[in-house]
Amino acid sequence: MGGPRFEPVRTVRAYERIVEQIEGAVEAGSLAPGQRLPSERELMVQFAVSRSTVREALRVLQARGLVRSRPGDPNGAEVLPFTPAALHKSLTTLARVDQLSLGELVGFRMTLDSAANLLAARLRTETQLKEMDAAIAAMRTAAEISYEAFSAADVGFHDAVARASGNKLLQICTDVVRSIVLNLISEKIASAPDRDALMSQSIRHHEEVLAAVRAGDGPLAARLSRRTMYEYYVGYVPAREREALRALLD
Amino acid sequence: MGGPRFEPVRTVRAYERIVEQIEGAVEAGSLAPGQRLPSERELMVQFAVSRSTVREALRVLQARGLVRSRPGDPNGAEVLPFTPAALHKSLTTLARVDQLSLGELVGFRMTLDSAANLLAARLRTETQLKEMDAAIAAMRTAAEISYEAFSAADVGFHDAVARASGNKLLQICTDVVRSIVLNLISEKIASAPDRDALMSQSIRHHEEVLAAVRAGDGPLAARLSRRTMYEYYVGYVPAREREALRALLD
DNA sequence: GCTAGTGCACTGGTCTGACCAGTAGGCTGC
DNA sequence: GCAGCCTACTGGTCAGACCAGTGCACTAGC
Repeated sequence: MGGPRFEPVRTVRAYERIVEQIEGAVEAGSLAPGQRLPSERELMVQFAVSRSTVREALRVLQARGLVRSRPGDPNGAEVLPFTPAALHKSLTTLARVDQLSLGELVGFRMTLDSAANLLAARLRTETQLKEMDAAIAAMRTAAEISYEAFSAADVGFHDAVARASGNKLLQICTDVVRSIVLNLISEKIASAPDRDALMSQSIRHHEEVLAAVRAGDGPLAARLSRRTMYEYYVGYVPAREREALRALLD
Repeated sequence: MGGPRFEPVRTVRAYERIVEQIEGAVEAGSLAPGQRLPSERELMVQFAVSRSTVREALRVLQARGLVRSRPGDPNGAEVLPFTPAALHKSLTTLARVDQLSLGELVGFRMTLDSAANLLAARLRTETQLKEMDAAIAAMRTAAEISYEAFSAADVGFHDAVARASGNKLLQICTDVVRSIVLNLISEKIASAPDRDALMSQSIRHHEEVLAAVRAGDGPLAARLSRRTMYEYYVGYVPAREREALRALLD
């Protein structure tokens, strides 16, 4: 029975093959950030396709954040150092299209931030502690100026903690999710009547978190950071979603 | 003083404007999943551009996972329900290009899975508990067959927990990160000499986690799930990264 | 000799028009 | 009534063209 076993062939579009090749070269490191691709006209010779096909491939690579092209540039497209821009884009789309609720986003942020604090308490260096000190000091002065300045300084603190966690993935994801959350509700907070009280309470909470990180007490830092974030955002989360956030608290 | 204040104009490429318009329509919901876009030739009339421009825009939208086109389809491109495929792609690229270590990935997974268990213990329904029961039963029978079957059943359990957490973002991210981790080391585990012991130990641990979820003890379920994952993967994580994982344990 | 300005050669962005291989659905012949 | 063909579409690809930018070599003026 049975002659040769044939497999279904998947028709692969020409531009996809080009994307694969260039993407592979970037991931393998043979095409390092800062290097230039050949020009589109050169690529169409190398790949033996038309310029439209080359361009469609470049569009895909650009959408993935791997390359950038600039009109008039005598060199070809530039290979970019990886940035989470594509990650950010797809998460933002997810949040909008799939209608992620604020509760889900805040809950996720509490989880990530808490883990970052847990790790940072164990792994932080003296330099990183100084950065966190500086960030809280910046929050204190910024609170006198505007909510926007305060928010920026607050970001600085959380980012310092995330860096100190030593986990790049954690750092990138906290960054992405944070900016989505801030985008969603920054204007609400900015116009909140109890804004000043919220800010000064937040500063006190951050100081407690930092003290726990400095003391090397990871579980405490993690618990305090969750509480800090909960109290800062809970007023903007619909009541029916608050139970899930409270479940994360301790 | 004086004179009108001019703003720098950013040149916007035609295809980007098209992407923005279509993307906006999808995010606003006026273009629902399953609906069809007009054909490329129709779009070039509506947008008053050439077909190349339309196609480049469609390539970007396709790379972002918003639409899909099929040659020969008498309808135009199909608007897709959002899938985390784009998220997956960018995270995979991040892992490869930015050289995320296995330790970072496992640590991240421990964090997410732990949070999912914490929430699931509080929010799970009876139906969801039954799904978890079934998943563990499947793990037990699959362990007799092959590692691949076991791994698939294991995924089923974690996915059931993530669903029960009620946090879609958590669910999607656990899914994405898990598949990256499995991609990295599944063949190592499959050929591990103590594979059978690892599987049966893993089953026992999963049963303990499920018991805690059933009892509604979130913190316990979270702690046990972290430990389960730690013990399952620690053998494959370089020694210098293990400290960070241990810091997550309790 | 050195600098400021001018071309030029090249880039990417866009357009036009064409061909091909698929697909779906209507039409025809049985 | 149904099987099979035909046609009018689709997306994928190609070829060639034009334009507005950019960087660099060259040149004219100091």
